[in-house]
Amino acid sequence: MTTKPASIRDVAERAGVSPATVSNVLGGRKPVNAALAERVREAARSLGYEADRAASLLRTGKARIIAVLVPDLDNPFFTSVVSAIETSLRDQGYEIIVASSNGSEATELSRLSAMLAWRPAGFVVLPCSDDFPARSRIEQAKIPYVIADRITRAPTADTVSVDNEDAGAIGARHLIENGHRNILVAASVLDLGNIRERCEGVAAVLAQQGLAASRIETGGDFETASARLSRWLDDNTPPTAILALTNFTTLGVLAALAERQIAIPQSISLIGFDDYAWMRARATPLTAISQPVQEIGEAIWARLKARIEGDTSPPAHIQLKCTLKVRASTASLSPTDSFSTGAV
Amino acid sequence: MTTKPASIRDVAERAGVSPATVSNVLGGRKPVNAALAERVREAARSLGYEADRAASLLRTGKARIIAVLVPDLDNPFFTSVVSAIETSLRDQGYEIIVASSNGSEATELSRLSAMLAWRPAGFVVLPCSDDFPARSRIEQAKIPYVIADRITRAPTADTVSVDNEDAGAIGARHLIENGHRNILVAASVLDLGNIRERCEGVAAVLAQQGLAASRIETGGDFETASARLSRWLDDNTPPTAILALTNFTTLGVLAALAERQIAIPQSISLIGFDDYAWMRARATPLTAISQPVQEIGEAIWARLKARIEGDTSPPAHIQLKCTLKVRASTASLSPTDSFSTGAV
DNA sequence: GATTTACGGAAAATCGTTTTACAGCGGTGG
DNA sequence: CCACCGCTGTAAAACGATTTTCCGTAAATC
Repeated sequence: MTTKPASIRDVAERAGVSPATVSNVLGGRKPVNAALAERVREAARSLGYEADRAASLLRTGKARIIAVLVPDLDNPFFTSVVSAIETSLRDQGYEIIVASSNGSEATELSRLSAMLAWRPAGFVVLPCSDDFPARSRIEQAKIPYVIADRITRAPTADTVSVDNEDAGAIGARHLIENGHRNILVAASVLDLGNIRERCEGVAAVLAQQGLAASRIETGGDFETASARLSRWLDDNTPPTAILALTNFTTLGVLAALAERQIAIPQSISLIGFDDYAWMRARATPLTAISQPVQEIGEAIWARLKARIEGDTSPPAHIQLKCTLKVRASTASLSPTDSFSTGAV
Repeated sequence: MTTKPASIRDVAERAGVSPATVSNVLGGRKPVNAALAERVREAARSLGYEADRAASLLRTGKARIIAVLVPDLDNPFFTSVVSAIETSLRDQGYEIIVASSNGSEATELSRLSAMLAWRPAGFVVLPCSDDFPARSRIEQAKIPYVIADRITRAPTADTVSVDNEDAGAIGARHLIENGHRNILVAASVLDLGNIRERCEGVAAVLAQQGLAASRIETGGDFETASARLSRWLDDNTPPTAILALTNFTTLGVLAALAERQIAIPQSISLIGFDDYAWMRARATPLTAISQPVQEIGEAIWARLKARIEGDTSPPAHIQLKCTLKVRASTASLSPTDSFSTGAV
């Protein structure tokens, strides 16, 4: 009944060779006579043999595992990055172990330590803060790792991120071109470097026109974002356009505007961040700054794979461009320069 | 410089005991003299010792790993279940390995086999089809597993799912109470048992009133859902209410109605499935059938944990109730019986 | 006080794979 | 004709923890 899974010995016996030969055939590290190899493969197939990862790991000291640590598994941006990595790895014999730091540096460190005990071949971290104090831990483990999303430049590690300044800039430019002068930037949390960079991108474009944007810090989650924006709208003269710098912030803005029955884009234009199906499934589809999630995943894996295979070139800092998806939530204010009208 | 991590021997040597004793102290399977134990613990601490999971796994044959296989890592329902499981496991010394079958039975089998090679302590599968042909593979591995979401009753395994009939019924009941008689059920794919059950729940409630619902199969993804619904609306007299049975279907319905400028709920009422922030961040917040994601994750882990610890009771089939979140997207049609009005 | 039991700890076997060191063998060049 | 080389494949060591077996001492029983 309970037959334990076939071991390399069973395969060897059935093929009439030694375990070492089986390993060589299946691992492909040493040449083996073609006929013999075929016999081995046939035996392995018929026994349903799969190498025990534990034993393999113990011997080689390197697990065919990629550890991925993200700040939040309920944020679709992070899960979509995980998904993109997963599809990149799929056929390469690696598994993904995943954990969430829940936005806390302490759990970030503890989860990272726990995952490190598996001696993964590589590590991907989307840090929950710019400091990323857990870095030293991973550094001393001498494991290839990639920092993504949050830290654009690290002295000792490869990084993959988005060109955040440009992301802010393309949003700002679109609004300027449509005649907006009174713009509110809805940032989530200014402690984060990527958010600050997005702000700076906006500010730089506006400065060229001698303008400055108002700015509000909405906090991380959707409810407080909505509440804070509501309060802000009570206290200030409303802008003609809002630029949200985060997917949750986008939701917060939408909720606040809906609550106050402010029409988009008739009263206020809106640019959202990230690009999800729900942004399109609306009476007024959202203009959005779209992060290239798939490419981010691929870039992470490309870099990690190179390091795993021994690349020792200096740390690379990959920056990918966001693109603006122009839809109906941004309207043109001044008819003069409106050869491109936002509302289609 | 590159000091390899401390092994159990190093700890043993420093504490002046045998490796076996170290194992007993740290693993706590055999009693050890208190003073000795403290010395061992102190040695372990000062060396920063963490047991090599590989060696441990090889010897015990059981990894402190939970494998989770879902149909799609880009669907927020599945990722939220993964997230719920992850938070349940966090402090129990387990890691999660996760993979997506991408809705294909073939990759489901291959990913499952690959993950099985790690000899995880437990397995969680959200099958991509009712057949779930990969089941035999996991069955013969003799590893505790839980099937979730798709298969409500399996002869040999624990299952965790939602009471899908009830989910459909509460939606239908709400519409009936609000005077709707001409209801369109937007199902994703009728091959799936859970979707069929939701349909049956709706049908049962309507049958009590001598009614029957129209039904449309929208397909899995948002774009085709939208297109098919558009076509359906061309060919049929529009219903007064639509009940979407899936989160992507909800998006498809919204897109189709938006495209045709059909007002919600003035022209058509809508009940969505699952409950996400974007459903609330609208001018007309969506009435929705909410699945208890957190509870699903907890139930999965509770069952799996029990099995891992040796529970041999007959397979349990846990069903959790969905709840209806009444918001503004469902309007009351007949003023007569409208003590509960949908629009608040 | 003698014998049995209990118990704490050490030595050694074990898990299944990879890798190193080496043996056998045929071919080639000196 | 011999020495050497390259090529295949095997035997055996190694990886690091857990677990079984075993031994010596202390406690318990009569």
